[in-house]
Amino acid sequence: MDTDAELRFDQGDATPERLKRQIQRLTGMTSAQMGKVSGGALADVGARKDHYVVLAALAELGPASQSQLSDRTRVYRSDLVAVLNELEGAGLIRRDPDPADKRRNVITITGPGGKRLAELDAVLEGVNERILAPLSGAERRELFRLLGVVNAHLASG
Amino acid sequence: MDTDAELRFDQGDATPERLKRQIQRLTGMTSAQMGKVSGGALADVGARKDHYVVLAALAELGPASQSQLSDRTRVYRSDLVAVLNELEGAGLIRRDPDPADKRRNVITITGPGGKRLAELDAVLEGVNERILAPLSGAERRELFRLLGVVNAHLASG
DNA sequence: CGTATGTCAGAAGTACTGATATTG
DNA sequence: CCAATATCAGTAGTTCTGACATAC
Repeated sequence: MDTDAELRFDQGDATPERLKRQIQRLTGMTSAQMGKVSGGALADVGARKDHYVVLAALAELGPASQSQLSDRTRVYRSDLVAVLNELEGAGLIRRDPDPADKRRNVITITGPGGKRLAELDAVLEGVNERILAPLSGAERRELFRLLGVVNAHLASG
Repeated sequence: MDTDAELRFDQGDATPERLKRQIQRLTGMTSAQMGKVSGGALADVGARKDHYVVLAALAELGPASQSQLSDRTRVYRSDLVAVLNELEGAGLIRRDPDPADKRRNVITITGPGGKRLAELDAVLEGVNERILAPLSGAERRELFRLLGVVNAHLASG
């Protein structure tokens, strides 16, 4: 089938070399693939990334206002509202008015929220392991370190 | 200003620890920042990522059908149409019907397209350098290698 | 006939901006 | 009066799916 075109066009399933030399593209492709794996694993148990992130922030750093939660999770305040609605509907968090400042809500993780977080932690731990499977322990640490350096560098300037 | 809440809520500008331990999140955040830098740099000269990717694929791998270009660049066939319309309108590529297969177009980079590619190459080279500034040559190579391994692993499985 | 190609329309999820009412 | 908070509405760009006419 279409032998002419094959001969004229194909030079293997090559990817242009210069694209491979760009850290943005390599990181972007890898990130997209990781995102599908972890997003899919979370979807399998009926969760999304923001749910996990919010629960983790509450469990580790304690109750917070929505504005503070937004800062800690990098989820926009406007988008947080829907996430909290869902978590609240499932009984995983409580949203109480702050008596000390009536503009604010105090968001608290509940008992079921803690159990849910543990469940999602296990799921994501498995994902992490699957993603990093081909790397040794030393290589994993080095990958974290290098990405951390670049990340901090970009975040600061 | 809201001293009560400060005392009750704040434990520093901390990020939850477990989020830092997940390769998906670190890679995702880093990728997003890289994407803003490179996307912004391209926007400054009136281009977008897909424009560059398509021109690069054409220059390195020669003329191709749209379907082949899609495979090479990982831009969906449906989305390629608009990209090619823009590039064609700017005179950077030609879109000729393939005499050997009337379903296909033969996409070819033009002279001005080659000049434009060189320009974008220079822009992205600068971006690459800015992103990787805090890393030594050996570290850069190692980052590429590690991401490449993970990327290949995820792409195949 | 079934399949590939280019094209169009649109869904779905993400990232982000702006406005607004309430409160400090 | 100015600033912060939670909320809602809506924009923009990306990724992806489905349908369709034409040609193989």
